[in-house]
Amino acid sequence: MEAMEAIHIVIVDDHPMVLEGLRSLLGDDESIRISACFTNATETLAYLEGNRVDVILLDVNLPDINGVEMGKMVRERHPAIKILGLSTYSEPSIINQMIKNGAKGYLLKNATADELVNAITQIYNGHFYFGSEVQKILADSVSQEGKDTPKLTRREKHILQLIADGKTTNAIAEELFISPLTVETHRRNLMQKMEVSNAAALVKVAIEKSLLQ
Amino acid sequence: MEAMEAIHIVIVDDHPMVLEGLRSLLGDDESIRISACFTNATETLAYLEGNRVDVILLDVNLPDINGVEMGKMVRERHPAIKILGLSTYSEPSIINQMIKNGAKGYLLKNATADELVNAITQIYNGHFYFGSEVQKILADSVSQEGKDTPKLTRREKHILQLIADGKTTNAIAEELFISPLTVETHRRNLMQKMEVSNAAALVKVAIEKSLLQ
DNA sequence: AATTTTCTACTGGTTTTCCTGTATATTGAC
DNA sequence: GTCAATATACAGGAAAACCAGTAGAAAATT
Repeated sequence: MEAMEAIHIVIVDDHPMVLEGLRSLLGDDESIRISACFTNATETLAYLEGNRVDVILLDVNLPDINGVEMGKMVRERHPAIKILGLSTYSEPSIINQMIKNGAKGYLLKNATADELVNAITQIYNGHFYFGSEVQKILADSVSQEGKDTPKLTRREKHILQLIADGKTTNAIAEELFISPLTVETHRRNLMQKMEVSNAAALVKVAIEKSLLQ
Repeated sequence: MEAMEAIHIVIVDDHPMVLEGLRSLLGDDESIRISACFTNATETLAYLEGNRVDVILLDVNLPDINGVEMGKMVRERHPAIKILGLSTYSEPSIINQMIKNGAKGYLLKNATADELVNAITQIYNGHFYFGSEVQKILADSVSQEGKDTPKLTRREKHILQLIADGKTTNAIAEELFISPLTVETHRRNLMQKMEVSNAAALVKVAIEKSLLQ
């Protein structure tokens, strides 16, 4: 471990105090070298062109480009660079997106210094790393999603949206150039799938399961 | 400025990296002395009993007690201590609550070191301090709130909730021991106030304006 | 105490939704 | 090409929601 070359990392986060915190937390560790810090995506991408970088600590909330998009771009241009996602409060959907787009790990910002070093080392060596809380969040979301979020067809989602907009069956039928009777069938199927008995409740649970807006 | 005694501050935040960041950002400044750091409310309150503290940097998201509640408690027990609220992304309602409960200032976590020192000094001297972004958020929320969020009466809110639960007019009437005709009147008034023409749309806009859940 | 707001309730309608059951064309997956 | 899933469509009827206008009683505010 002594002779090992340091891992070159770049930190991207628009909060100066988090940046400073990471610098401080990682400062003691010999095996990690903070090459650069940025508060936006554009500058970071520019830096990546001409410098050695092993791992990026990437905040999800950036001022210019969405963290998820940023991750995708990094993976396309520099497949060798490992991405460690970072955020404060984490909706499962965002974490999932980050992973899909190539993030090798994910940490909440309440991570300790140990976790941080551990995560960086692990993903540098080609492994995945997810903080214990993140794992819990992902597990919950997986077990929930399958259970109580029924799959809606494209048409159903569309009609659901129109119902939520306050359109009547007839108005929807006109808009979609189909029979009102067809719209009613969809409506019925929607309520059956979502286990409710009228449009008001339908809209509520749809928003809860983030199928709307 | 040279002979001035340092301001004693305490930092409360459950993110170690933010804590470290604040330590680092404030470390250079002679006029501010970080007396202690905590990651939860309970320990902080205990510490306040026996130590001099001028200013508290208080995160809104704490593991044990809500930041707003925490602020209230601090003000009750130690009215002399100034509170500077801190958070990443800030809904206007939370900032408003913090101010109501006695916070003298509010900063987003993307504040710079300068802003930070400035804020602490200002509120220590009895002034208010709000970061420019916070001011913008508050201004927006004030100008918006009056405009498009109609005031609902207690009864209307209650019935709105029951409608969103999928209950019919008759069911609601039974539950509240009133005539179905009365419920219908409320229903109509709700739709009129929210400028929609059926219950589905009513539920959607109610959730959008966070009058539900 | 006076005034405004909110809650209550009604009449008499029209429109829309919801229920049950059935059935064919179309699309997508294998 | 076959099979399953999806989108389409209908009938007939019951239930619920929506519309327009009115108005007295109870609270809350001033």
